[in-house]
Amino acid sequence: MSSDGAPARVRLNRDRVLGAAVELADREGIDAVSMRRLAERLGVVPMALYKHVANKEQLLDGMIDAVVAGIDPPAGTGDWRQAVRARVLSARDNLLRHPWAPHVIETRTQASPIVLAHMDALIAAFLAGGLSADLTHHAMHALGSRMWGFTQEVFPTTPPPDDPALREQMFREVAARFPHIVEIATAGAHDPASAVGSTCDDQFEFEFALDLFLDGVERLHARGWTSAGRAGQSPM
Amino acid sequence: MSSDGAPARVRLNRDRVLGAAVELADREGIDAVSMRRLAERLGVVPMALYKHVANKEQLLDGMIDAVVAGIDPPAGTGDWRQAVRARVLSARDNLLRHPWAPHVIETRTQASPIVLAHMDALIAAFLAGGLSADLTHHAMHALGSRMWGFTQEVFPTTPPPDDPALREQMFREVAARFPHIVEIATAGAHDPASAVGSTCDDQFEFEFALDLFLDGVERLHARGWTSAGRAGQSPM
DNA sequence: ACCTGAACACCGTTCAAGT
DNA sequence: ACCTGAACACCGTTCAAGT
Repeated sequence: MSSDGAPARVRLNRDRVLGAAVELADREGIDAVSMRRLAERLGVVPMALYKHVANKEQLLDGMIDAVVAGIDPPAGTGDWRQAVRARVLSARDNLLRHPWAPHVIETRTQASPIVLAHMDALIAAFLAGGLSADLTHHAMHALGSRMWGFTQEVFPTTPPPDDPALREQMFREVAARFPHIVEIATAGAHDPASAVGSTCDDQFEFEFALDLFLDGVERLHARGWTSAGRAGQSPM
Repeated sequence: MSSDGAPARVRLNRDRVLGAAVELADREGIDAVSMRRLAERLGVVPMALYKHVANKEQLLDGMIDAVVAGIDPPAGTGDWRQAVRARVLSARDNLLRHPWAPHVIETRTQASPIVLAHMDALIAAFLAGGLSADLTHHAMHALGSRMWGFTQEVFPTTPPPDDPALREQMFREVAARFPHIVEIATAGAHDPASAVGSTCDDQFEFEFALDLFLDGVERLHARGWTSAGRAGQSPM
């Protein structure tokens, strides 16, 4: 501790910078992560950060590395399907603690070694199950961002108004204009008007989509599917 | 034309603002679309834009509306699967002309009426095919951002170096460290070293994933699948 | 009704200087 | 080797004023 009562100045390093950035994003959102605010949080002048990260893009790269490094799937059972499933769900567990991460992952232009290692391990699980490199290649593309444990949520996230009368009126307007949206949004709900936009179990939807994918790949594998001469045709 | 040779000042309106914004994004990328640069492009002072869009977020909303409004699927054949397929591929045709659009769509927090109308029409296609509201609900979640015609590309887009010797060396390093990535990336290629990262046919990958999805949904529908009491289980 | 000008509170990043 | 201070070229947006 310095004699003037200021907080002790631990020497800055890359991990401390990245750790503080992740914490700041978790607490205040990704927009709060500016070089200037991060520096302030670390009790340092903005330019001090540039000794440890080349620029802001590299800061974001490092934040993703810090999150991806935390993916720690349980040991495999020898079944490729379970191995892939476990790895993807482990990625998801990780991401759920960092709501800003999906958006940042999507804006990365370079894959870091840590990111490549996660992809390599996932691919290895397919290949170890006897799937061809060809099928695995296309399966990875089809898996898309789900390999990181997230999916783009497509339904509007507008929270319904608090006032029940107003909510009822809004519901009627939406139902008149977009009847099919309301029909599927309220499927199985007791109170349709209050169910709109609040009825979805994210974890269920994620696993539904993941298993739909795994079922499809498993079937193609069993049939000895090949991409040769199939451009533009159904994979069936 | 004004007498001093300056370009004629057509009266600004919302459509002209949005049109110029889309054109600017198409030509110079989304980062070039700032209120200030857009105003300059329109021969107007930045604050003039605020009469036609409330703020930058609303400008981006309007740009997406302009793109989504252009989705124009061919008339249906009565088959739900073909109807959904045609609509999604039409969305894709549209988006391919606006590379900035996926990122902007992902950052929208409110769905506009135009966006809701596209979703409503897509849902209507499932329901018209006799699929339950329950299955259609989860299918829409699983479809995710593919309903807009794009998928998150997961492979690194780093272009290989021009120098063949350097390229060969880089290939060997990556192959040693991430052997499985290289194995699937070069599946079926004649020259593995030059094929890395350049061998993927985006349109094929998109349709592969779309058809995998459609096959899966079709099968669940045929079996009378229901979500009741199935949380956490495979949809099979 | 529509556009302007000046100002405010922010950004990321450079450069040359300090210790 | 690491941190600082001042400056530059940008942002989105406010407010009060012009026509």
